[in-house]
Amino acid sequence: MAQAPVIDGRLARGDESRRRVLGHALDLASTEGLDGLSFGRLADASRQSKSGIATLFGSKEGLQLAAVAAAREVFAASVVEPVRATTPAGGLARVIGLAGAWLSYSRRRVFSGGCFFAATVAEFDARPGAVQDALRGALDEWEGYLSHSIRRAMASGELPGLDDAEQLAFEIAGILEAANNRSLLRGEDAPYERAARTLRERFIALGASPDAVSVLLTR
Amino acid sequence: MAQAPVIDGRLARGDESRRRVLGHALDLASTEGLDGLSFGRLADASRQSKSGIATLFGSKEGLQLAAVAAAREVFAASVVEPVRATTPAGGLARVIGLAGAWLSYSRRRVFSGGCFFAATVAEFDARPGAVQDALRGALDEWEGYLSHSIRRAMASGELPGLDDAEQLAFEIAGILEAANNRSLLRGEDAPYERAARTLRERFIALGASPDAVSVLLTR
DNA sequence: TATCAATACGAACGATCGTACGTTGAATAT
DNA sequence: ATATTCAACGTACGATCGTTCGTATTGATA
Repeated sequence: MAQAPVIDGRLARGDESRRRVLGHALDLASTEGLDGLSFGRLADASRQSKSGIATLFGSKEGLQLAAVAAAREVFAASVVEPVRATTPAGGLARVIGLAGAWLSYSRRRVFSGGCFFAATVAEFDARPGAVQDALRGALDEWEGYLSHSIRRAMASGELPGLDDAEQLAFEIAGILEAANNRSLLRGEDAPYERAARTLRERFIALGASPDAVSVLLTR
Repeated sequence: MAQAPVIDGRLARGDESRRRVLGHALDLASTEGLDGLSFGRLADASRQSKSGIATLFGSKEGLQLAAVAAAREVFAASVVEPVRATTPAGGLARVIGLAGAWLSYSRRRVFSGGCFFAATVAEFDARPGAVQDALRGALDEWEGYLSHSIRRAMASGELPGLDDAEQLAFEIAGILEAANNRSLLRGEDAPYERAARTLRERFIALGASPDAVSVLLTR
């Protein structure tokens, strides 16, 4: 099962190059969209030849798919994993932690153009294809995990006022994205506090304790 | 004050051409984005020469700004004006009507790529310039009208549980956009019912009567 | 050693892009 | 009647795009 401990030096070099190029690609795509990505611009940004980058990713769609996969990892490392490490499984604290971590992720501009997926999903909303499928997969994973966490919190009796986990997940995701969009468009911080207030009051209405929702304020 | 009744035939012809080209431009932009607009593609779609279209709009940015202005009119005619015509000013019915009309506007695919502004605002979120300014202006107008309607409903005592009109406007707009995005990405109708349920329960929690919110269900 | 595979490059391709120029024809103004 | 204005066109420009090809280089394999 274990891979050979000795790694092919050529593949390792290629992976390193891909990683480096994708670093530029993620910021570029979050501000200009996945269509704004081009081999030429990435070549300028990463001090590598245009054809070298084309070789690494095969095609433009290959580059876009690699960017989506890389963004997925950044998102997981920035939002999901920290919450998994600091909150108990099966509790409401995890749900609230996820919402708070998402706000922080957007607010800190982990991607310079705000949430990578908010930008790119809107771009490929109405364009079927492999890229759309990958984006939908990423969104399904995130909302699925959110729904799952809500369901477990319901099972432990921490959300007595709720009867539909997906419904709450829909509401949370919508409010989070609204904060991201408005903060970007207006260059303000206020939307994050609006979102935090909305979610705080919603959680409290569903039976959460006031101090449990305080984490939504943190940056 | 009145314009001369005799209209310049040349200008009239140009306006007619602009109108016709913009018809194609709006659908194109709602699916492919304002960057996806190009003189060449519009020329193919509208049976007109590329340079003729370039003359009509001056530059690509001019075309994009004209598209935003045209979309604004379509939005006003599809959402705001019908509600103004059928609901009393100053009442909660107008607020609920606006939300319901927005859901219908997105659901009916007045623009083939869903809400024009949801698509293009995400595209120009992180790109300052005249186009972003125009989009922000359109969004300000919509949310301003929504907030204003909420404020008047509050003043008439129909939302006893609410203390901040902008807060509710933020929530409503976020839920509406979430429904639009998810319906487009998944090709489903369900998100609209989720949004309607969310808003219905929210309005009722704020003191609205159950049958006042039933309009959110209509298509 | 020789063979193969993968990265990386330069160069070139056809296509499309945004823009500019000059011209034509029709409508208006003088 | 002449001049002017504007829509509309054909053409051409430089730039950028995605992709392909041939080649050199490096590392793994036989």
